[in-house]
Amino acid sequence: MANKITLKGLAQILGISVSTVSKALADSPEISDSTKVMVKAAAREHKYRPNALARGLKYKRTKTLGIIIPDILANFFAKVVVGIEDEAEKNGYSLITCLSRETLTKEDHSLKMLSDAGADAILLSVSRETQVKGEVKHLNDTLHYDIPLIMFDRVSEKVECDSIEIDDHDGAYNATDHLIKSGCKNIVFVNPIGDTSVAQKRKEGFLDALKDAGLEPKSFTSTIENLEEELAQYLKENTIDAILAVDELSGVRSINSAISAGFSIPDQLSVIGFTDGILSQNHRPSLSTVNQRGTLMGREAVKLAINRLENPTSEIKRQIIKTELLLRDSTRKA
Amino acid sequence: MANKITLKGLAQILGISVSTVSKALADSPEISDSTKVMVKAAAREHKYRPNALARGLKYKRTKTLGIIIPDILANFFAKVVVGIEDEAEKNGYSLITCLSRETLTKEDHSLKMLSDAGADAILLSVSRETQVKGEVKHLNDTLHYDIPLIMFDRVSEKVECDSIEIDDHDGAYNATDHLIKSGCKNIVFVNPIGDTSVAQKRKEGFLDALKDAGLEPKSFTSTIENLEEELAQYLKENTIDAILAVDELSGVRSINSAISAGFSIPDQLSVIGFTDGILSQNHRPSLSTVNQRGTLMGREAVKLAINRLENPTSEIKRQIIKTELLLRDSTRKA
DNA sequence: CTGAAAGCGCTAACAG
DNA sequence: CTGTTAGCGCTTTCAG
Repeated sequence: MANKITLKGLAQILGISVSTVSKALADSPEISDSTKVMVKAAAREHKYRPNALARGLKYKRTKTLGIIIPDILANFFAKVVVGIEDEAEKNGYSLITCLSRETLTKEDHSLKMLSDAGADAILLSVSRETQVKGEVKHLNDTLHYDIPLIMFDRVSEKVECDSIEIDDHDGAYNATDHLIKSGCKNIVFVNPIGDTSVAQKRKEGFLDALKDAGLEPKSFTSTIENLEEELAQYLKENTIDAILAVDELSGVRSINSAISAGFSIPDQLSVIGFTDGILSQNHRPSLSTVNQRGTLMGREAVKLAINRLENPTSEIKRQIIKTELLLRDSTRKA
Repeated sequence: MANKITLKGLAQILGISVSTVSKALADSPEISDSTKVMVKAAAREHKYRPNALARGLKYKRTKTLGIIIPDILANFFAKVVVGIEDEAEKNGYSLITCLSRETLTKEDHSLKMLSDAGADAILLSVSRETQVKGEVKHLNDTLHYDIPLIMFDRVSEKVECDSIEIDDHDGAYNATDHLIKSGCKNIVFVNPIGDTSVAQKRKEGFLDALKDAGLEPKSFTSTIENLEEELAQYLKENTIDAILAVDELSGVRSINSAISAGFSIPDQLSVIGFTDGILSQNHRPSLSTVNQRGTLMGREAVKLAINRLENPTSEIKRQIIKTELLLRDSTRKA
């Protein structure tokens, strides 16, 4: 950083004023072609690059989006990041990425840091802890600084900002409905991730589908670590012919668990998971899933952000993406 | 951002000077306790936060690390990010993350953007395209700006900077050796990712182990998309009893391919992959792997960066982490 | 067509 | 103990 040449440096070398250099590089009509050529040549020679900090300070705009992700190891969020990056790049924005690791503290820190660093807008998916505690003060603080917030996937209704999520209720309903139509009668909802908004909506969709079909709801909970073992036990003790798992990992673990409990899949037991990722596709049998459309969601979230920046007073948008049921080998052909 | 209160704003409200406010908030001994209390109360009330851009401009240091990842969807790189984030946070650094998507252009842009934004140091894993083309000019440019560069995992010897990688040669050698000792004689190297430094080193380790054992080397290449189909064909046409796959995904796909070709694993065919991630653990049979230790690598990379920042003239460090062979169900118990 | 000057928000040397 | 001033690098009036 110390070596970096500045406008002042160039001006000194060329024996002209700073403002002339600035204007020449910006191709201002005020400047003669000959000076422009000269200035640009010097800039190239000395590898001049404008200092983004100084620019940001001046413009009060950094062309930067902040993004806060609860867990980058989850394939779904990685996909969202790809979508965000894609759309952001297309619009000339760079990204500052933070990880909340599902904690309120880190989420809070990241939010502050991003607003300190002058992010033009912040995209975030609320951490599990934040959702469980129902805390929203830190989110509203950010809004107070006049920094647009866009929530994706995990959304809090208590915060007045743009958001985008998939239709979790609908997705779960359809998946359950598919299981029922393929002849399953004893379906259990497997949920080791707990109390996120997303998990709750999926559960409700599941319950509604069962109710509409006049079937009895069943639900199984454990930690993700013990899922295979405890679920196998559960499957032996109960009459079950289908599983709706709340995400991808619990989906494949449910498959492994069922197989170890002696089930053949999908003949004796069908499994559907959420979040279509690398695990679902490569597992054997491959996992049927409700596609969460991470990349699309990321792209749309950026569009919401840009729209908000260009249109600060427009009405708040709460966007919902339809899910898509991807049938693979863990479900019977209907 | 418009709403944010500044030192000047606080000073006006309190009817004192900007520098007094600044010093009071910094707990300078020059300032009386009573003013400190007053200033701090006002700062809290108005939710004052210092502007990081202005600070960075002043200090020529932003407490920010830039990081450039070729592919965030690869579990390995996601793990590295976690390690980096962890260690960075511990040391008060924030992260600006960029994705190169395996392209030279994006890598170059990201590098420029990070140096423009005043990143104190940049950690990067070289994109595939960069490695294939052997391009290093953009990397040396960054060094020219006096910004420390730390390369991790995919390292270019042509750039004079700190680096950290695993001992790929050694890891591949040991894995191959393990296969040989467990009785395998016809081992094939499966590599759909092409010409990265990492893939090459793994192949060399593989070849050396075979040479030392007096066995004939075999190698199979295809795109990752066609791997399952083409490899199954290959396995039917050749006598093969073990596979060393260059990464995790090709590892599990090799398993699937072999099973579809009628092999029983590990009895008739053993498989070892690289990069220990979520796929390896959850697949059935689970995949034995050479652990690439992403999180550790991320942490160490940050340490290298901080060390370089505190010690600009110290000798260049090229660190190498030993790998670890994790035996699961895709290999015979030796 | 070119330059001087002010200011973005912050810090720090220097006066008072 | 408090305030004035200059300057980080850049842009942008406003003069010349």
